[in-house]
Amino acid sequence: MAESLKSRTGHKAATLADVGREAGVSAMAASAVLNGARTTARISDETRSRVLEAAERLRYRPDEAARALTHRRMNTIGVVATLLGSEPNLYFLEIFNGVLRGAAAAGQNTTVFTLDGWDDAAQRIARFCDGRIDGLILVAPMLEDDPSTWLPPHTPVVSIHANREIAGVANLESDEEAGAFQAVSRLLELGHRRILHVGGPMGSTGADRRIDGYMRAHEAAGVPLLHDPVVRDAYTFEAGRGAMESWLQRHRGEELPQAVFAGSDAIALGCIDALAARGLRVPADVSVVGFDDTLLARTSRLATVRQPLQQMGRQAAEVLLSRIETRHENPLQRAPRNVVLPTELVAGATLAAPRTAPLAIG
Amino acid sequence: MAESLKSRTGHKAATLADVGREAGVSAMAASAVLNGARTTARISDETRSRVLEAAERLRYRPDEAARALTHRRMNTIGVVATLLGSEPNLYFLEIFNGVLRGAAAAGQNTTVFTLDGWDDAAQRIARFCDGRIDGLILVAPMLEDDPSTWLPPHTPVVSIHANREIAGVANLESDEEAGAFQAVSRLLELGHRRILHVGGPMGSTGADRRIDGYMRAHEAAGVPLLHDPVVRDAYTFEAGRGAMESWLQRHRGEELPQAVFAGSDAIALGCIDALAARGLRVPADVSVVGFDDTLLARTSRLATVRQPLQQMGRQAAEVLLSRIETRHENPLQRAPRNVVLPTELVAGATLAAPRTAPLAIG
DNA sequence: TTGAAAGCGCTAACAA
DNA sequence: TTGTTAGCGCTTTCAA
Repeated sequence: MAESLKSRTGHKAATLADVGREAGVSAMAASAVLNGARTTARISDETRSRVLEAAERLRYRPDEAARALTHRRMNTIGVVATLLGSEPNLYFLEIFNGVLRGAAAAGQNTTVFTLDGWDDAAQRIARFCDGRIDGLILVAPMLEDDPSTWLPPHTPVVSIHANREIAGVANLESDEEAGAFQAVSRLLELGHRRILHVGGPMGSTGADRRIDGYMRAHEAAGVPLLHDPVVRDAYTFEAGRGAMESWLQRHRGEELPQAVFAGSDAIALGCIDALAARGLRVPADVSVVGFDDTLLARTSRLATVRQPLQQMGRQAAEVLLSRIETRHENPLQRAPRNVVLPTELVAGATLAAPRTAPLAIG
Repeated sequence: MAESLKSRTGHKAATLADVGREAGVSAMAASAVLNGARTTARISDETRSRVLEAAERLRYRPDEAARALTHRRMNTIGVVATLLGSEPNLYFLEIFNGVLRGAAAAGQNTTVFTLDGWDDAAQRIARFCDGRIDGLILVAPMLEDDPSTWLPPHTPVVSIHANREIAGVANLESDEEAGAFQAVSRLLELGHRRILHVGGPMGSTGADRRIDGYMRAHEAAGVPLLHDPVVRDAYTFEAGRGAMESWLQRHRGEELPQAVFAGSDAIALGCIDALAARGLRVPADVSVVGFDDTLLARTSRLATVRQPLQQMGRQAAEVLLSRIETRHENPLQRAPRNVVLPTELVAGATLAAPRTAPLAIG
């Protein structure tokens, strides 16, 4: 073990020159043998086997930084996301999962840039991007100002759920309005008439669109909105619980909503928790529908609106990689492209017909 | 917008030489002004401001690959994990979250290497590591063979929950046996006598240790084990559901277990789902305790054993970074170090005293 | 205070 | 078939 430890901690890695010397040939011959599919040079079997042997003996590994420098290609894509608070963000995770798979399928690596908010994005991204990644995926549902001033120039970029249009950047999103419309329409079909929406934060276009769908479903069904129909806060469990509880307090003595349409799965579970704390049962007393179809929904049999997050991540990686391949061609060919993926309602165990006898808020 | 699009897609980024030329000074003067805290050279204010201005005008960004080549430092750490199936792995996510934070706090980036299994690890890791990352974190709860043959030499490595000892690698783990002991002891204190364990897969040291704790708690309390006390499968929701259901089928007509101690939170939720499908209530009919304290536990008020996963990730990054700093010093100073972090039982809503009247399995 | 030169490890083009 | 040369962009001597 001391032996093995030592071999793993020696100071210097072998270079191509070392391998060449060991094999008694030039560094470039070694390069051609070990890394070069690209070169036209033919190498004799004699030389080839000596190089291979020397490389093995020296445990040669190509230095990827050096290769990147000459190839102008790092074989790595970057993903930028905000990581707020200490709670893991499943929305991001699902997307990230897809990006990883898409990148891995093309033999590419993925590096992550996390931001505490978009304020320091300009500096941090700029400092870490150039030359280190070949392209960037922006998971940007909360992006406020135009990033085109600080995005690394000369770097292909694809965004997911961008909150705004970004010059020269392809965007992937899902049809959130339609998903919300579908979910709320289903609730209305089941007979619900008092449907509360506990949505995502101000400044999120996605949250706005879910509200739009919620409204449109009511209009289409000719059902008037509940009084004080929409409350908004962060996309988290805690925020959902807090929002639900304070809505109930605010409307004490009134009739209980028959259903809750939540802006995310985490919010939905928070709402369920707040209801349970008051002894209310889901779906017997109140139906609940979430949004996103993250792992959370699947492990709690939550009815939800599925966005194909993993697929979006994978597709973002694919679009990005194709842009990286063609980056030296005419920029006009890759004008902003906007891909909208479908959403769908996923049945769960939190959906039922409304109670026959309405409940009052205690 | 066409303007901005164009500026983001020009073919070549400005180099230091360009900046120097634009400012009428040498490239190295530009380097000293823009990147050099290291150099002793003094630059006149005149030159400095001209360089700064030129850099601004040309939107100069240092090429990190080139810097890495000269500095022998990429400012990036790698994280290796297996990503089995399509389901996101919250265990990994929590750790990863911590790693990201630890790395970000030190101004470092993180790149992810995912493997479909440890079989292709040797090749993939080797191909992607050298020169591209400064150190590696191995999240290796399922690692089977000795990786020291394929680990990149000259690269500092830290493992988390390594399934085996790895030469020259510091390992972080948590006291899983004690956590399991604590959880099962608590169930016994509550009066439970028939406690089933639905554990993690064969080949996982962590799963073994949880079983050890489960056994020891029974011994310490002088309570005999249930008949057919332990079933094992993957750490997932589906596996938990399946294992629970088939155990129940196998023991049809016998007395229902009073409690289930699960090998992970996902398994626990799967068990709850299988119980619910038979109309059994948690915790009224059966108590359930999970393991890990992932997001899943927190959003479902599952009683669980908390492992400080995020902290482990963060600490792994810190240990790794300190090893990277000292990598050129005497290797003996950084002999394998093993850090064991404490676990603790987290109360939830799935724990109660056993029923007074036992139930039979239907 | 500044510039010229050499080199990090690898590779593409050209000569031998 | 092989070796030489030059250069990717940046930094670090060392000399001016």
